[in-house]
Amino acid sequence: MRGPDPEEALISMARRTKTEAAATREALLDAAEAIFLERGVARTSLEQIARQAGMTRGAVYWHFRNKADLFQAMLQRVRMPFQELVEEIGDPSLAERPLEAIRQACQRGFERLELPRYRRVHAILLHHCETFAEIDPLAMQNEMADDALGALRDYFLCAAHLGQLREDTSPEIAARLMQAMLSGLFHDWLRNHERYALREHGMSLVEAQLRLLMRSSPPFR
Amino acid sequence: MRGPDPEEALISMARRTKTEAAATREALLDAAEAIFLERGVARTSLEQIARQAGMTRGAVYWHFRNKADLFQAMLQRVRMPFQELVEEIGDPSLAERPLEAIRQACQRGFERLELPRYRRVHAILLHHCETFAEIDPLAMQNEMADDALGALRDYFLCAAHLGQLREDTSPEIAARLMQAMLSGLFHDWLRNHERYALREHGMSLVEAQLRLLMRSSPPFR
DNA sequence: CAATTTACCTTCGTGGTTGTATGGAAACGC
DNA sequence: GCGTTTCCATACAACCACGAAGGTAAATTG
Repeated sequence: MRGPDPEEALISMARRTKTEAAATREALLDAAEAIFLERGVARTSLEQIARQAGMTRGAVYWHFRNKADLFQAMLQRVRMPFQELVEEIGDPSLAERPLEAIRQACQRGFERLELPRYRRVHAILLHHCETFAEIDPLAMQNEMADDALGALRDYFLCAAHLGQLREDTSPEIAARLMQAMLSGLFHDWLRNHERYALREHGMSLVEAQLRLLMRSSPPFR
Repeated sequence: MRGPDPEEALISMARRTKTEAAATREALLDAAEAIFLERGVARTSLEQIARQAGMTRGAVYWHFRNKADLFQAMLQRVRMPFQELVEEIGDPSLAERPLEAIRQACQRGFERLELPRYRRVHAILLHHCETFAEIDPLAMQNEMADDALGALRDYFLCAAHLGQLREDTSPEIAARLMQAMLSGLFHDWLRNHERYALREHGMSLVEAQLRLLMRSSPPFR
C-alpha cells in the first residue's frame, strides 16, 4: 500500500520572517475566532483551526502551549467593553451630569461591541464556550458585571446627590436595574446580532430607562 | 497474556424490574444534572454520568440513544419558566390590572427558578453547554426571550389602553426594557445563586421598574 | 408453568484528539 | 558565509469517548 517514494522530499516548512510568523499567529487567532463562533469551543479541534489558517497543528503548538493558551490569546486581542465605561468615569466635563455620562458610556460600549472582532469574541465568551481547563468564562462574566455595577452605582450615587434622580428609587436599585438591563441586552443581541442594530436599539432602551430614572423636572438638560 | 478462565462467568447484569429501571433512569438524569452543572456538558463523558449513578455506560445507552437524547430528556423534566408567564395571561381577575399581573408572573417565575432542579437545568442551559449535535441552546433561549417579550408586550399594551402606563414610554419600549432586565437578572443570578436570593432581589427590581413605568398617579392600586 | 421475547446492563473494538519528539530549512547575528 | 535560532511540518504514542455486540434474567404469552 505504502508507496514510499524516495524522491518525495519531505518539504519541511521553512522558517518564516518575523513579520510572517506574526501574521500566521494572527491568522491562527482569526481562524480560532471563526470556528469557535461557528461550532463552539469544545467541538473544535486544533487540527480544524490549523487547517482553516492554512497551517498544521505544529504551527499551533509552536505559537501556543495548548487550546487554553490560544483561547486566552484570542481574548487578549479585545478589551472588555465595560472596562471603558469604568475608565470613562474620570471625565471631568461630565462630573455634574452623571446620567449623561452613563448615556455616553453606553454608546461607546455599543459601538465597541459592534466591531466584528469584539462582537465575535464576546459572543464566544458568553454563548459558545464552557468552563474548560483553566478558563472560567463565568468568572470573567462576573467580573464584567461587578465592574459595570460598581461604575453605575457611582454614577447614580452622584446623580442622587445632585438631585437628578427620582426620590422613589435608590441609587443602588437604579444601578442594579440598569446593569441587569444592559446585561440582558448584551446576551440577547449577541445571540443573533442580525436581528437589530445594537446602537439604535440599545440607545433607545438606555435613553428610555434614564428618562424613567430622571426627576420629572430636572434642573438642567 | 490472555488467561481465558472458562469458569470466569461474565456477570452480565440481570434485568431489573420495571420500577427499578425507571429509578435508574431518574438516577442517570440526576447524575447528568449534577455533573453537567459542575464540569460542563462537553467535558463530561457518559462514563462519568454512569459511574455517578452507580451504573455503567451501557445503562445510559439503553435508556437514551446518545448524549443529546439524554440532554433533551433532562430538559423535559422541567418546563421553561416563562411558559408559565405566558399561560398566566388568561387569568381574568387580573385583566384590568396588567402591571399587577406582570408582578405576579415574575414572582411565580422566580419561585420556580429557585427550585433546585429548575435552577440547575437552566444554569446548564444558559452557562454550561455549547451548541452540540442537534441541541441548540441558543435557539431555546431565543424562544424563551421571544415568548417573554410577546407576553410583556401584550400586558403593557393593555396597561397603556387602561391609562396605567406613563405616556412618555411606549408599551413596546416598556416591554423590551422589562424583558432585557429580567433576562440579565436571570443570567446574573444563575451564574452564582449563592450571592443573593432571587425572589427578594428580583422582586425589588421588578417592583421598582414597574413603579417607574406606572403613571405617577395611578387610578387604582 | 415452560418457552420465548424483551428489557437491561457489561464488555470489547474503533476513530479521533492531544501532546511531544524529531527533523529540516530559511532567517538572523556576527 | 557560518553557526545558531526560529518557525513549522511530520511522525508517534497514549488516551478517551462513542457505538455496537454480547449475555443474563425478568416479563409475557400460550
